[in-house]
Amino acid sequence: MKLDIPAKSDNGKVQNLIISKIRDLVNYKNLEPGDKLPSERVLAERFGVSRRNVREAIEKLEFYELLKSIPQSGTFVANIGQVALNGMINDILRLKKHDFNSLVETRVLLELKTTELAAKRRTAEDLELIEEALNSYKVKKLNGENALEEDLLFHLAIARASGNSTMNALMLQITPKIVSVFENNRVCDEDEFVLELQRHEAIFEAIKNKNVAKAIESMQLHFEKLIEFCNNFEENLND
Amino acid sequence: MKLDIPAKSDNGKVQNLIISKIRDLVNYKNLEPGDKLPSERVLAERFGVSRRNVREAIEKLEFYELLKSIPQSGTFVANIGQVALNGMINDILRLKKHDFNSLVETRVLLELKTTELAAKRRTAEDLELIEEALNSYKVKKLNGENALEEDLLFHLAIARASGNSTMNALMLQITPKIVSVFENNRVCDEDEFVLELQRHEAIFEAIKNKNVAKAIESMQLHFEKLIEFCNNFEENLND
DNA sequence: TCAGTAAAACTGGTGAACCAATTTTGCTAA
DNA sequence: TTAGCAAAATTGGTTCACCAGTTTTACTGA
Repeated sequence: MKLDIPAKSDNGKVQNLIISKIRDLVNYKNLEPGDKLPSERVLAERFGVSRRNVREAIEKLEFYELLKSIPQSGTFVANIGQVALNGMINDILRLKKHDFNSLVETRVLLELKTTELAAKRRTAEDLELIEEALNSYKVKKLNGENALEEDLLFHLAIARASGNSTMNALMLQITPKIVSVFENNRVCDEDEFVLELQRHEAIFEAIKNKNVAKAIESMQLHFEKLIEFCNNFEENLND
Repeated sequence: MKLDIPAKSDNGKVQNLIISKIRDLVNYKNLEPGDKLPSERVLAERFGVSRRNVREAIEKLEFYELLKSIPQSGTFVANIGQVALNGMINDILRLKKHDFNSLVETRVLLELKTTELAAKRRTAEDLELIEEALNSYKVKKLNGENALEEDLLFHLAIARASGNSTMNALMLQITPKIVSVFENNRVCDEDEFVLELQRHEAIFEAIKNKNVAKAIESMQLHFEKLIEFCNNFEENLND
């Protein structure tokens, strides 16, 4: 079953077109924070698109907190000025698909921080959950099975323990995108699997002992292999 | 016009309920990567909810790349195993609203990195755009006006110049959430506005000269005021 | 028995009609 | 002239039926 089909054809295109038209409207009408946009029906007719497309465009801008829809009332410009709104919409329209290097670079950055914060702030309950995840990982590894998923959950447990809801959320966004690449390019670490195990345990111990420096150091060691893999991966890309 | 009304009432609740039911279904049916979920209509009937709610739940899981909908074919489990999928869905359901401290902490982390990367990688075009943003900021400031929005765009221009599409995207997600707090608690820096201006210029100069260390240092200085403000903000919260 | 194929059933996506709540309008009465 | 208020219009949200492909089914003919 192929899952990498683009799908949704040009839906993204028409949605972005509507977003840019909403931007133009905000500029033309000089809409400020709290001002009301025309109704979805009016926008749909004015832009010559279906109301559903308008709704989807608005929902996307709501995700970035640039607009706010209120049930039986209307859609409003959020608490952000015209200049910033303009610039942000342009940035959003310019956004391109995450490339693998960016993803890994971001993951390393985020995870070194969540590890540091987890070592500082973890509660007893956090620690229990991390240990659980570590044990699942160990069991799989010792059986000689692929423990990629358990590894992922171990890292997410640390992110949770960081006490930073934003980083936790961002980790959830980017990790699955990375995992799927790994699934496709199965990393074989049969020989050095003991080493990997030790590194996981070192991270856990450091967090347990609230040893911040040691936690960061251990996570850094753990990432070295990942970064090495990525460099090889980069070289193998021919497109 | 009040914009902080919860709205959508319990829509989030029913959506999360459906997500948890999809999780249970995947477990019960032992669905693996590439396996097909029942159709939206079937799920809607089985869960006793409308098809739209099912679609929204699926769309949310698609955002995290846990599911993949293919137009006239079906919805499939993405390239991730049952164990990871289970853990990730639980984490997603557990996600809570971003608190202000987490947002700022994350912004500082991300932006120190984008600044570093921008100093390393910025192209001539990137530099031009950053300078443009800086100039807009200067004009506003020198007129004694509030330049919060221009400041935001300056930082986003740096994020763009980092050459890291993921960090750029994440910055777009979190900055507006921070800005709205600042709009509400207007920071007055009338007296030290010259200092602020100098810091912005220092950041720009460092990126221009590809002086990585200086860029990071300048951005750190710039953040000191932000962090100070946040600490005060924290103290002023009484709820 | 089985390959070939055409039709029927099913799929996610889409547009029109409907809903409940809000907002505006315009009449009434003081 | 204006405050009060009810009816009508308008709003975002929701439901339902339909669309254009895909997938399965079932029949045909060798």
